[in-house]
Amino acid sequence: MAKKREKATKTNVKPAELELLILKVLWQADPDELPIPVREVRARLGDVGRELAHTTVITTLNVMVEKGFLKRTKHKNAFRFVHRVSEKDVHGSAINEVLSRVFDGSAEHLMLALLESKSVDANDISEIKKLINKKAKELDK
Amino acid sequence: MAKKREKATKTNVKPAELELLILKVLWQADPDELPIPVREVRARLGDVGRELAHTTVITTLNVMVEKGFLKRTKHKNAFRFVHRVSEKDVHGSAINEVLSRVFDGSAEHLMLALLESKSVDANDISEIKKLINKKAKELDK
DNA sequence: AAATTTCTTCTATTTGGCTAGAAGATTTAT
DNA sequence: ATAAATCTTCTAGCCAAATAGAAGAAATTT
Repeated sequence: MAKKREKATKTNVKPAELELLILKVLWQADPDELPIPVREVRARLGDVGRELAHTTVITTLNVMVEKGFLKRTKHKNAFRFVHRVSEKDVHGSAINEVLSRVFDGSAEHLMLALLESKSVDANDISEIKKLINKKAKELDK
Repeated sequence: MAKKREKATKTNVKPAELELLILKVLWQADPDELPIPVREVRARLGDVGRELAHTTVITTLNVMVEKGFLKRTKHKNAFRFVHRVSEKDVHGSAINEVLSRVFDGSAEHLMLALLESKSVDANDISEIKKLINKKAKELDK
């Protein structure tokens, strides 16, 4: 029997700024429903402060297809777009990128910076503590 | 008596790729010595795989002065450059940037991604554990 | 002092990302 | 069936980053 494989996690998924916003919109869409139309993508970008021309959105969506971030399918007359990379892929790529690029691979230095960040409060710290203890336990056994 | 102030940490210091490499070179220089000459900066960039024309280095150094990342002083005939932003500034900016841009401000999600990174091993985890426990203790008292 | 080396400033090219209009096709509404 | 709305593709402009050459000024060497 073939070994059960995890879905491969893509490293090196580095969407540009607008592309990332678009991915965030598409990740939210219910995978059991029809993909949302481009108008809808545009509307949701508007909701987060990016008011763009319709063609701008289409252009970017097509670029993202070329880059392998999305796939495109026709519904009736129009194309719709669905993500092909997961949030996890992007998170992983982003962390590895900043880790090697800025922190020269030192997870400890990255942690220090995180712990000192103004935007991390006592509550975050205690949550992080739980995470790390859990992870340490997993590795232990 | 005036309150003793920490040196202000600059947020929002986002050097481009080459600029970051240059900062790394300059951070290494001994602050008690004369700043290293541009030739030297260029040579050290070469050491880390960036073989650039001399003018390219100068151009970039000047851009960095305009951006406030460096200051420039004349020694004999030539200019030399010294960093004006610290490693800590850049680390902090980088972490805050990726935190808000990619992880929507969630330090927990960032941590999860870090803990799953291939480039973080058991040893890193135990170091991180120490850091977080220390930090938690500090906040507690 | 003439030639060479060293530095600086300016200009220019290339690439990637963001933006959006024009033009043409197709569908829908009147 | 004509007009209006909707979608797509192509083209294009602008900006930042990276790169480096040309030309001129200043110092050094022979």
